[in-house]
Amino acid sequence: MTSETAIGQTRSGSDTVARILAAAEALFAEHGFDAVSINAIAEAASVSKANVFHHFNSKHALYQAVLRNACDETTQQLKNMVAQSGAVVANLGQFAEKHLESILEHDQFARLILREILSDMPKERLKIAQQVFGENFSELVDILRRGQKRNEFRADVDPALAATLLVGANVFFFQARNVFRHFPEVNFADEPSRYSRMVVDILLRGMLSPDSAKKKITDQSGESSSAQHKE
Amino acid sequence: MTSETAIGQTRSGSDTVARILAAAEALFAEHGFDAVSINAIAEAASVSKANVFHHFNSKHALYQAVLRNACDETTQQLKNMVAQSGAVVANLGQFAEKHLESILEHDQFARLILREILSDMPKERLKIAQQVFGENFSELVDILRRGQKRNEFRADVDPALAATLLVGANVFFFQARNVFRHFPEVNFADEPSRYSRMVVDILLRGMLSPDSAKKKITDQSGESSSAQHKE
DNA sequence: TTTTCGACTGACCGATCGGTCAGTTAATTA
DNA sequence: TAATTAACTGACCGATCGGTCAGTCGAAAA
Repeated sequence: MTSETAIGQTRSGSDTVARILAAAEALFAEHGFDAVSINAIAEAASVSKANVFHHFNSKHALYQAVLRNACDETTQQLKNMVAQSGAVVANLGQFAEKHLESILEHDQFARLILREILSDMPKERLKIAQQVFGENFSELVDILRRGQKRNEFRADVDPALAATLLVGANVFFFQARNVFRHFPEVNFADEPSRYSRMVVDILLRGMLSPDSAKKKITDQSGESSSAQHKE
Repeated sequence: MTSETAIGQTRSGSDTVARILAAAEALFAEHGFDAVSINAIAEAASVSKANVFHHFNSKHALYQAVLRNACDETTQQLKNMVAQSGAVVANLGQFAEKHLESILEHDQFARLILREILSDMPKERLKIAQQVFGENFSELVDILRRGQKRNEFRADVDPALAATLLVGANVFFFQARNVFRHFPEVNFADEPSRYSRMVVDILLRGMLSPDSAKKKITDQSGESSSAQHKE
């Protein structure tokens, strides 16, 4: 009856768990934890409800697995995002654009985390948000601090504040996108890279030290850094 | 004394509807629509569940009433927020600080709206978010445009972008506050007014026209900010 | 007084929730 | 081959969900 048909990996090496996780991530991100039933997840993953409970002890366990799985995915991808050398001002523009791209690409995950933050985050769940945010936030702060030590940025600017501004601009863009699309004043709702460039432009002008302010800002002027392997 | 109104005050004070709305707003904001049962709302408002359905046709009707009620409240308060005269650069700092204060004060409402935005917002519900956001957003864009026409701000800066940056900075501060509190890099998580000042400082430096940039920025301490050290 | 009416309640309904369980199937191990 | 084991399922459970309903109560209208 229920033979494995074409794909022979029905039993032992099954992708069932992955299918459940994918379905759960999509549904949790779209509707939130409480609005999604195990039945809906099971149907979306084409398995029985009991099978979901066979692989995950409870709904909360499944939710946490979804969070952790998505975190690992994006965290790993984030590592490759930060270039390590070259002028900081150029890095900043790259980082901002990549960061926004990453959010838009993993919109399900982003929605998931933002929902998590909106909740009261009773205990352990806060750690996940901390980890996810902290990961790239610290990275970004490091970039900015490096820029300060090179005297590219004003010394009286709090690097954490600048990082907050940049990350916040991207997150807010992602969140308010659908609303912005109906605002006549906004014309960048569907041009994330242009938005990113404009944001970095304003931020850099506000942060550049008088020394480096004279030099042209020249963002995205091609890969000028070539291959450098210093640290 | 107990004059009749259009609403029709009755039965032992009759703040029932208000109590239901208040309880529902708090619970919806904290846990989201689907995670809150009518029973929980009824208990929190000290009425019977059937009575909730007597005043509101359905759970969704109650939710929409909560949204509309909270919107009206904050919208009205927002009117008084915008000063109409004086230099725009000073207005901007005031607006930013008041805006952030407003968000933090009505945190339940803010959470409610942000949750709404995170949802797929099927149809009519999007209008609410549009209205709420659009209200102060357009106001802010106007301020910035005025500043451009006065040649206080650079002409090549999109006012809508600058407004997005400022509002986004405040919203993100509100959202990420609990996470930021555990970041060693961040030391402004509990100082919203200082945060606001720093944000406006960077933004202004990035937006000021060369003309007005020469003049000292002269933080807008003119009006009221003198004994602002609490909290 | 009697009637009317809206605020209000407890009991109840069908549906669905998260979760369990006994049992089937197919591959692995002894 | 026999036994074991993990993947998997349909049927089921108690609890709770959103929502209904018959009816109580108090004040205003008649």
